[in-house]
Amino acid sequence: MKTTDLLNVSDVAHRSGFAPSALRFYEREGLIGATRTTGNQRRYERNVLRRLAFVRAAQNVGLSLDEIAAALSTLPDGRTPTRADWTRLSRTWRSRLDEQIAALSKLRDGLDSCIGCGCLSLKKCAISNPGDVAATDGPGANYLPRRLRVNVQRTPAR
Amino acid sequence: MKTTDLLNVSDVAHRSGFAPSALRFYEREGLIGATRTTGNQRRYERNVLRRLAFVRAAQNVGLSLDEIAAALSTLPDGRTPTRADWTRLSRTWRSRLDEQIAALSKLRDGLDSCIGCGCLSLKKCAISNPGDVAATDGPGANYLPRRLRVNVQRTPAR
DNA sequence: GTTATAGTTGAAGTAAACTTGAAGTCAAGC
DNA sequence: GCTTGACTTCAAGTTTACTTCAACTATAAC
Repeated sequence: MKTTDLLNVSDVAHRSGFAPSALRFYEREGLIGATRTTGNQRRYERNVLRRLAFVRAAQNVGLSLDEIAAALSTLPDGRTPTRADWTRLSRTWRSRLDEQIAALSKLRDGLDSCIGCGCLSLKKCAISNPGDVAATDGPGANYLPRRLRVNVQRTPAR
Repeated sequence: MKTTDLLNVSDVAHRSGFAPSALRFYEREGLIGATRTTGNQRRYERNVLRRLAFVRAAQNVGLSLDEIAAALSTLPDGRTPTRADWTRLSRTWRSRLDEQIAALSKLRDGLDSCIGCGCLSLKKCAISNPGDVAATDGPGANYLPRRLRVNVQRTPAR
């Protein structure tokens, strides 16, 4: 239990690509934890980097922070998560990704035929109405990531 | 120019799958237009359905409303858009979709190797760091749709 | 010891894409 | 001709995922 290899905020920010404000936000939301120095500054354990890698990865797969938090909460409390723990969490993404890819491919194929016909019919067009992929609104394929997050500090708003 | 086949709000809502509030919002944003009755109620031309189909389709491809509005504004003012007009608008989506699919496939392939290794390394993992697809932040592949919109009235918040 | 740099908090702001509510008006069927 | 349901406006609220600000406080280097 070396105290020496704890990371401070800017270390973690630089190495994870998340802004310090995002790290604080994630801590408030329970996605990551931190210990404090006597002067109340955050110090992070090394494995926070792995957690953050998971966060970014999960965002790329289209999970919301709530879902990510739920997934992370299934990690063991006492010990540092093992490779197997992470693998278990990641495994569910596979089907999610498959569904997303299928949905987009369907859209693209539909587009190819639509470009031929120019229809954009509300009822028939696969693009405007990717029915069988998305119309089932039970747990299924009705998600796609908002935007592929880049592993780079976001440019600040305005 | 029959006045008889104008559609009212609830017709358009049902046939397009957009909520009336969304239709009003889109009108404010300039995506669609409407004439008014003497009593100030909206009446929509039939081709609004096609515009709305375009909106939904474009959302599925990941365009923001601003982008969609810009695209729609290139349609001819005077005449009803032809098939060729719509085709022209749709054509740009193809590459966009290709990029999205490529990005997700990369993610999935990375996941396959990550599940083998359990790494989730910030530097190396293709999932948490889908570098070459997304790291270029010029005009390129840094977008994915938020969520595959379903052609169904959304369940209201809370 | 001092100073520059880095870190702390809580509240408020941002952006997109809509929805909700209140308070009132229109249209259609009986 | 009146009631009922549909429609109107405008302002404000919602959600997600953060960022920004102001006013302080720590830490590290010298």
